[in-house]
Amino acid sequence: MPAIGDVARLAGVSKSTASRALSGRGYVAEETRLRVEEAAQRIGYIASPDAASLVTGRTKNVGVVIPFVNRWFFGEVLEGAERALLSAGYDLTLYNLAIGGPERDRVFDFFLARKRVDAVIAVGVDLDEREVDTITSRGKPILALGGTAPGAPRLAIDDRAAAGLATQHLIQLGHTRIAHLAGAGAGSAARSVQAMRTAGFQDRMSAAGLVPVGEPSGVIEADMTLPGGYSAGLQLLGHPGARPTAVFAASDEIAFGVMRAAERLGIAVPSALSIIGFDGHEHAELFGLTTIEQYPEEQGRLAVETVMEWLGEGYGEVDLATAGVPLATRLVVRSSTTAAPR
Amino acid sequence: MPAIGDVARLAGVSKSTASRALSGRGYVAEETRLRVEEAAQRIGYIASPDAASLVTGRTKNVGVVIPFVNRWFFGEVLEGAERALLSAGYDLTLYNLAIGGPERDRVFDFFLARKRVDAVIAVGVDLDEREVDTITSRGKPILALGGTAPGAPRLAIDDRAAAGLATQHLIQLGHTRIAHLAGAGAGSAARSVQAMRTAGFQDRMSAAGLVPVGEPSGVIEADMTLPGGYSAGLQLLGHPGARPTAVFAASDEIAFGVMRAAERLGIAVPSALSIIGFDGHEHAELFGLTTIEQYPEEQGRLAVETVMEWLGEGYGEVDLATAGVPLATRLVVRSSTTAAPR
DNA sequence: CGGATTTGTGGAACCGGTTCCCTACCCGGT
DNA sequence: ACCGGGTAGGGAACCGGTTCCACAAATCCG
Repeated sequence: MPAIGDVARLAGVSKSTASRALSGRGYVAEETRLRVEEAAQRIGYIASPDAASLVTGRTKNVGVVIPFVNRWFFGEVLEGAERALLSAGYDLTLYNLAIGGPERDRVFDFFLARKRVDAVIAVGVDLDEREVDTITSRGKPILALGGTAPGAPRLAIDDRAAAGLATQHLIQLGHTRIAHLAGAGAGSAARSVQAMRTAGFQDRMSAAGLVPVGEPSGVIEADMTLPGGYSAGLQLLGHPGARPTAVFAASDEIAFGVMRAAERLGIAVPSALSIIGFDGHEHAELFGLTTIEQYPEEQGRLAVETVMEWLGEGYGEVDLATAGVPLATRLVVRSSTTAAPR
Repeated sequence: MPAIGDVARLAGVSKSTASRALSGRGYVAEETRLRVEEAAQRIGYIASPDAASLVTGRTKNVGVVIPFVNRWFFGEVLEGAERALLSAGYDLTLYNLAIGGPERDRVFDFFLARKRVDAVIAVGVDLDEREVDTITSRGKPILALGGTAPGAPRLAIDDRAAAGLATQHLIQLGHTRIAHLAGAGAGSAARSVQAMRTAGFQDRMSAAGLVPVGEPSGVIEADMTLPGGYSAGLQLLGHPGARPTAVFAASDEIAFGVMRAAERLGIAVPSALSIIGFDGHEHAELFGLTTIEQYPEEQGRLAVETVMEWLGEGYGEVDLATAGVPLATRLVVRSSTTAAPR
């Protein structure tokens, strides 16, 4: 393994000049630079990132904390982030944070606190203050993409407004018997994504003077998956008497499950039941699912871009104001929703 | 940021003793160790992994190269690998390798060649010799999980046999008009997963004296996704005259697409069309899909375990023999396949 | 009881870069 | 002819650990 000293010797310069020539910092004569580069090339020199980050403090590596990789939304975010980091010359270290428990503490205390990342992007996770502090106290900025992180900049869609929009769509179609399938864990963090979507639903319902169909609370929890939506759907639609004419599902995956449940029960969609989802899943078009699109891959890209900006200059001076503008969402109407049956 | 010197001073010992106390290597009196640990605790000391790996050459980090994160199979592998690495105290650096192009070279030459990983796990990718060489020539072992990597140890199911098993299942049910929807790119690498599955299909077909339904070659390519299976399915099933009575799809996602296409065309499954998939997708049960299960999460775990073993002792002495035993698969019969209509 | 281990600790070199500081030259301006 | 600033490049310190070596004290063993 050739080191920079070998390159220097071969090129007939000092280590410092070789370093400057290869990194492009400081004054180096063009001719010298070429000579050094050629020497490096010749002996197959590859700089040790460890040595470099030991002295510079930068690792060219960003940690991404994510609760699932195999939910469509998160997978897209991850792909977007990965692509963006790659082209910025950064590595992406993945921390798959299962819901809670001791594993979670380990990620923060053992992995993230160690210095191998320049910044952390937390996707769809609700962090507590201690967790945020563990990261920031080591001088690493943290960005919350969706989810919440007290005291940290946040990038997110306006879940409450978007959920309101979805609900409004159903109301405008004349539905009055509407149910909401919330993602499980809606109650956990007060300002969590789940809680906000439910709140947006309730906003519009009460504004329209309607009372939700379903469990006492008017909200049914479902696992954020297709099977989760399926079993919640069976339960919701199983009693012919008290059946809603429209459902707002907190995710497209839940919505697909409900569609499947309706099919199983012989309930026609959309004529007997309108369904609207949330996410803009890649299968939504094929299944004709009306949904609120968000653009997770783009969100991942954007998160990286934001972090890169921080890492570029100021550093340490993280601009909390960036958190201002909510990310884009769009209502896309397809064939799973229609006017209420009379 | 306190360094180990600060800990040493506070504990009244030398740097070397502090290092030994904290890492547990070498002789340190129990009483001293406690004193050092307490000092470290008190000032919130966290070791710099950069400094450590600079001297030891180990990074406690494994690179995972994967072509997609948002295909079910790959997502599962990734989750399994991540969990296993986490509990081994290793980081996972993700390289999302889009099919080809300059991006791909960049991953190998720029990212993987640099020393920040102790080993590489390549999932479902076909590497060429140069790529394998870039990694191994730097002393890092590489493991191919599925996919191929000339000269590198490989961990994989027996795709050919498993595809044969799937085909056999259809033949035993009395089907004679059978089509195969292969994953796109089947022709690329001669010994690729796709090619092997197709070969397994053809093995059994010709052994039974049957000729496949479909394009001239008897094999139809589909994108390895639900929409891909859908459009291939529409095409395959669109001509009532030349319709197969059974389909072997190269992945469950394709199979779901075909189911959807059949539904659209009013073809009853399984009475008019039997469908078998491949993977053991988490939705297979809900949709009653007969399939060949493999266990991707387990595969990820296994890959990590193998690599950990290499990293444990010998190092550099990678045992090629490990590659021997194919991973587990299992035929799971559900309601999407039945006896051929007479 | 003396030599051979085993145990415990400190000093210093070292991993491989980056960067600070110092010197030297060249060039333009006065 | 002298001075100042821009350009080039060398020497050495430094980042923060780990490890080799030397040495001392404690322990063992016949």
